[in-house]
Amino acid sequence: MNKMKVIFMGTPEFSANILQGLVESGYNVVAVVTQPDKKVGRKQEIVHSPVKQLAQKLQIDVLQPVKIKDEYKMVLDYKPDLIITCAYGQFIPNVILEFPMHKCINVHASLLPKYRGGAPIHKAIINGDQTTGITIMHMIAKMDAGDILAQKELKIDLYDTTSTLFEKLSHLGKDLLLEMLPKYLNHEIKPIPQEESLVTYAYNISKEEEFVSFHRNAFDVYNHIRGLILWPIGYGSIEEKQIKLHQVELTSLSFQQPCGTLIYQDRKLYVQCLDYAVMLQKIQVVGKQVVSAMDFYNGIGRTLVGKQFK
RNA sequence: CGCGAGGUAGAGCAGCCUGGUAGCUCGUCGGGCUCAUAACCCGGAGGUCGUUGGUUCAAAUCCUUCCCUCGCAA
Repeated sequence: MNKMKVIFMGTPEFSANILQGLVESGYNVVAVVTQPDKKVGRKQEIVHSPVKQLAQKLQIDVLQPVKIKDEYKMVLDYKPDLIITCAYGQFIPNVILEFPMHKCINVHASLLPKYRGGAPIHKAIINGDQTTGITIMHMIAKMDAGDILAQKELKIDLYDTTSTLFEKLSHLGKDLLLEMLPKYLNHEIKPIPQEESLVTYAYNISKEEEFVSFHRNAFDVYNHIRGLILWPIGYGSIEEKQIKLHQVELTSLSFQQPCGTLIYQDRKLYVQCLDYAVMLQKIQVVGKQVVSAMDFYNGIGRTLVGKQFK
């Protein structure tokens, strides 16, 4: 069994955790496929994906096709018996999907058929869902549409952010994968087709979705902001300034002020929403450092009290 | 050379355009008020204005070198 050749395909931190689990459990990962190195940041430094870094540490071969659609041969040369993917970042051609004896399975961070696509964790929080989870399914040519092999639910806590949920789900994904793999390889799992009528999508967060409007109920605002924590961080706009919202809190306070008004009271800063106000904790004027609400107030914040976020 | 913002007391900022005694809020220290306080009042300490060179009678302010931070884009 351990001789079975596994290829892992993934890119971000989330998938690196899964890879780590596979290797620790003794699976024979013969190669890792990840996105090409990119020039990143203002200095255009070349950065390796988290999966590549881990693979190098574990001394596993790394493949970085620019377009796997055209460069599939380098993958097939390893003659994989099973391919496991998780947030790889490219569409994988059928010629690869159909090659392994045990097919190609994917770890996805939502309860499919809900939230197919690249930002299922963000969307679950932004939409105020109370639960999400991990789905492991077959890969087919259509995005996240394969038959379901295993699924596990996870409660979303009121204080969860995309950051904390990433952490929890990556552990859950790893555990579920390791739990189901032996059964899967023994053909003890019956794939269940996804209910097409329940399909929803969670596409990657767009620039427009990063803008946080306070002209909604506080809970929606709160969900929106915590759903973008870790990355990309939502922003509000007041007096021509963009303010990144790194951390806010729900309150049961409501001020007699228009929506979006910045309020200072008892050494705390609030923004009035439709029903209640949210309290600012950590924010960042674009171009500046991340600061506490009080630091912000001590600087330019005081000049903005009474003004309104758009 | 991808685009842009910024580096001024321990913290966050203003001042720079239109050179001429270093300013604001918080913190800190001391004193006062108070049953009490993170509240309020009075007072003090703390800055070679990121670095290099230049212009000038005079540079935080204008020009220049380098370093660092941050936002966008990827």
